[in-house]
Amino acid sequence: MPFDPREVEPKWQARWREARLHRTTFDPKKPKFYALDMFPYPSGAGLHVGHCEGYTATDVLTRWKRMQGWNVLHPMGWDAFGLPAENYAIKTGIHPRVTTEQAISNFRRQIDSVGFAYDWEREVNTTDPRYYKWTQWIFLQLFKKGLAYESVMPINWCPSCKTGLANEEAAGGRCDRCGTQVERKDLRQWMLRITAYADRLLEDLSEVDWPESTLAMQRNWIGRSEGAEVVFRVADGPAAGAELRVFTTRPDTLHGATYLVLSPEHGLVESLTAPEQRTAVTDYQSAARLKSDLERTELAKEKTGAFTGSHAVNPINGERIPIWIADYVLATYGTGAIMAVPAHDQRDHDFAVKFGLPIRQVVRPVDGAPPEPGKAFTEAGTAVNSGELDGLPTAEVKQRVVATLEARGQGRRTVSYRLRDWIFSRQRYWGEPIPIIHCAKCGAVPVPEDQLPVTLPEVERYEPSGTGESPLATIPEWLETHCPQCGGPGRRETNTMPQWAGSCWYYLRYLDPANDKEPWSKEAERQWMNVDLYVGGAEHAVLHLLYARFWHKVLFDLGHVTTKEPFKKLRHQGTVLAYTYVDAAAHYHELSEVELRGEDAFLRATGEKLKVQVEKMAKSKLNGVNPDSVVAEHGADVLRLYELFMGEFELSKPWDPRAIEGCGRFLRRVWRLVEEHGTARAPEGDPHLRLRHKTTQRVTADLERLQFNTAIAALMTYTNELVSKGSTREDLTTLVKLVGPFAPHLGDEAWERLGGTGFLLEQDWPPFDVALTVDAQVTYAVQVNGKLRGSLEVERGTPEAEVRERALALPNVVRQLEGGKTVGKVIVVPDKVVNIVVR
RNA sequence: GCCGCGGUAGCCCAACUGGUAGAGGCGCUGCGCUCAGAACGCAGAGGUUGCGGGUUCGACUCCCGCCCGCGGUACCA
Repeated sequence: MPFDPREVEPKWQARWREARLHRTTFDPKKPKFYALDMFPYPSGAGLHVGHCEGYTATDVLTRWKRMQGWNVLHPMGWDAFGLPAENYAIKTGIHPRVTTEQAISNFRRQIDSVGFAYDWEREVNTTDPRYYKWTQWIFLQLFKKGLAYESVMPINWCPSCKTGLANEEAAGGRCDRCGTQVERKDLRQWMLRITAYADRLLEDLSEVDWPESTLAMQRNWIGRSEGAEVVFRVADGPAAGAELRVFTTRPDTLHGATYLVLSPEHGLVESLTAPEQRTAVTDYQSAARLKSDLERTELAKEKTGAFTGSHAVNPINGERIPIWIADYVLATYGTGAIMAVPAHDQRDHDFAVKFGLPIRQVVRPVDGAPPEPGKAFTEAGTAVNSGELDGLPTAEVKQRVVATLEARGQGRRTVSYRLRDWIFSRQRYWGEPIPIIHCAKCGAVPVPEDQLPVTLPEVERYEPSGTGESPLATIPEWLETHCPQCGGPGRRETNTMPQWAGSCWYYLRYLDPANDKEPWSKEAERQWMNVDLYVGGAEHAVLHLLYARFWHKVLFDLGHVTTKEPFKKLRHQGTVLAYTYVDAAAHYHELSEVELRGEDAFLRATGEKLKVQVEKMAKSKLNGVNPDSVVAEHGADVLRLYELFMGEFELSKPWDPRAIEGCGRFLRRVWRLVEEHGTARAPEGDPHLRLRHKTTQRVTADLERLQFNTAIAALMTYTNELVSKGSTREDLTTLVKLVGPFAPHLGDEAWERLGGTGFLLEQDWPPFDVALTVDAQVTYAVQVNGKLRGSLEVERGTPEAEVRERALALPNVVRQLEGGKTVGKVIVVPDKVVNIVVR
């Protein structure tokens, strides 16, 4: 009987469910393995094959670990707060809870249809009050530790979403969510003081096993730089005598500072501006305010700026230097002001040239090369034009200048970070309410912990109020309350948390998801933390992973968790790309309209030849692949196998609707071997003994390194051998156990067919004998001057002298030595190569 | 620009610390089975390892310089 996935797969899924096979258990005598997938936002579009790649990988690994006798935790849940459901609610009036629930059921159905072994008894949902009660609780711990504070600041404002955005959500001057041009608006915001943890977030990266690229991105994002703060005193104009602080990484170039630049938003600009410069300065400020970040950065090849009319005194040499404003200086980095050293900073150089400001060289290259025209010399060198410091190397000049400044109280060593505090409030409905009550007398008062959760009230309309407040501000009966501290009238905080909040700690809730007394028990935390393998997309390399690490460290400091880092090992699955078919008019066509002939593709309707490309899956390109259709056509096991066989796990690779056939063929061969067992002619003895052990070793080692594609290839090789040479019972039980984690439905069906009892997951992973994984005979490649001239079959471990002798005696080698050539060195690499050097 | 990753057969991809470039899959060609096809089985073709230099007895692998592709990021003082 052929293998019919449509019948077999639902059968085993039902049996697994009935047996509660995927329920997590914990035996203290066994090692533990906590495998975590980045939980999805349950969108209306459903799962796509890209999600399935990561999920299949962790599923295979956890099935394998269970067979090896480990305690396994492999949960799944929903990052279900978020804009799409809310925007849909604004359009249709349907509560986000309703659409979210629908999307979740669909996701769960899809996940089950692929046969993933999640323990649904630990499912979490960030929008469930029983979950966000604890998200709010963690916020209160941050608040009590002084890490959450309110601040009025110019924030990125999306006029379409009518909400504030963090800088990283407004990248390129456009809203992360809807693409609308971002404006600036002053709003009261809740902030989280992530900068207080900057150094630890940086240092502890050395403890984790993460991709080097992700570590680099986190380091760059934190952007620690050591330098000095230098104090300049304003020399003239309306603000004479005031202090101006600048941050520099090159205090050694202070002698070359020929002017100062403040960002247009700097607090002192107003008072510094001389009357005759007033118009120029305010004009420049308003122009800068209208510019998007994009225009201020990428598009601005030409430097712009305005002179304030005031001067400052350079503390190292008493020189009077002009103070300018320019938008290439950012208000949010350092002190929002710089000392400009045009000879040794390219931006300052460009600016000085444009506005005719003096350029003074104070560092000379060690090799004495003359300055390149139009370019700043930005490297370390030797001091010149720096008074008594002349001739000293950059490193020492830095020390001396800072020491001088410190002695005079005009500066100090300091560290600056690129990382900024985290804007933690959104003017939105569909998010966790921030558990704070505002009281005229007591200020911002935390909601007592025994009153959590602060639940989301029902509302009539989901639109933001448009004034910068969330829809929650329009519900007086929810809004008006009393102050928990003094009992007077109080008003609830109307801001909600950003989507990142729920995902900052979900891996902890999985440990103890039903606990209503505490977010997780100490016992569960000690048993399972930290996460042994975290798998998800590289797009979360910075934000989510940095925010979650930050919360984790705060929880560590408060004694709620026992590990410094949450995720010990991290891996990213590669993007799944797909073929697109484009006609001469640049229209995309979906695969069903296309006929494939060899390498070429033709439009069925007209016969037109189409351009075949590989692109990221997108609706507009009609190249999305839905796992439902793959399961319907090929079955879940084939989908799973192909997800991992496509190519190296961490690289992007194209989904090829034809190549998947090969995985189907492979599984059918495995099934046929099992089905014909007993009826087909059995081989004599155990001819595949060595190959069986080699294959087991190979698959085991490849799983350890997440090299699924090569593990599957090894299984194919073994299967091909069994098909052509016949198989023993031992061959088949081993094969089925090795294939089981990849194709669990076929695995269990085959296991049952072979007369096995219980589920494959309850069987032991096959052992291997290293002695049997090496061949007794080895073949030497025999080279003369690096060119292959013959081969030599000998017993493994044959003494070098004998190998050399026999190699030199090979007829083909002897011929190479004719004509009076002499043999020089002879290199023998044990069991591999003999290279004879001849002159 | 900078950081990270990649470039091996028509395509997707293997190749352990430098040791005979090929495991697997797709596609292609031929053969068997078949009335025929599908399915299945058997066999086969296909290469300047992106380019140029270097180190070495020996380089896909190490070093230097380029080219191309993907991802990230950027007046960060």
